[in-house]
Amino acid sequence: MNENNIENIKSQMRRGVLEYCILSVLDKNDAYASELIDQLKDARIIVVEGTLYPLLTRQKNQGLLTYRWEESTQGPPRKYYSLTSKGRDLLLEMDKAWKEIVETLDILRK
Amino acid sequence: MNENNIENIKSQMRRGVLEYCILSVLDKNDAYASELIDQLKDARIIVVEGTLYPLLTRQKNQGLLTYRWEESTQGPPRKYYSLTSKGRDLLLEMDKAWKEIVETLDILRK
DNA sequence: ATTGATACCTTGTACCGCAAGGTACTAAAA
DNA sequence: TTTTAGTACCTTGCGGTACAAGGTATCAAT
Repeated sequence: MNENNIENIKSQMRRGVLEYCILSVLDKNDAYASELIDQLKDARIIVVEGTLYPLLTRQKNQGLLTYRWEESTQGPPRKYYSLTSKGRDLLLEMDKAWKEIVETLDILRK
Repeated sequence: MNENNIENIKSQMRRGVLEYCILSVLDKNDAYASELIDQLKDARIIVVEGTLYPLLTRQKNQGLLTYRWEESTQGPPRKYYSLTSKGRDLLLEMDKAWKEIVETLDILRK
């Protein structure tokens, strides 16, 4: 129960930075959805498909991302997402916003 | 529009740590709702009444907070909230969770 | 032809933040 | 003594979003 509570807290915190995380990963390398999920999981950010797909679509519609189809040797084709310049710009803004929040919490918890 | 976008991002990030912020402020001093809003605003965390009241009630129902009524010389009585020991315990857990996320983003953005 | 693996996507539910509106108490002005 | 202003409490309705669950499609191997 307390365990559950803290898990809730964690996922709520993660939620707030999910978009930031996705753009960050894509800034390093283009990726398709399942790959993104794996890379985020490695970074201890849990995302499921039902969350990610609509989110990627939203970001694409905002002009932050584009995608291209690529054949795969082992299964259906993959939709590789990559950052647009608008996406890169927003990522820089996010860096600032994030820095500000980290500072704020440093002060609040001092 | 881009402005709007970054404001959205910021508030989404803040949202993820709202409960953490509230417990942090109450850890320093008991406070009533309007006072909490002011203190958070000073820390650049914007919260409105319609957000805060239900949130405080939720946290109280989870046993993280208690409150007491206190008369005021200039208006209606005030509901002062304070942390319970359960709330203090959770706050320590939140510290860990927060630290973890900050580290994660350091790595992701490196 | 069927199974398993991989990859895409949608639907329904539940939660939560926020704008807006509402109630109640106190003190001071009209 | 009614009204106004200030303070503080709380609720309602809307919209957005994460997530569980379920669905479709492709390829390779049995």
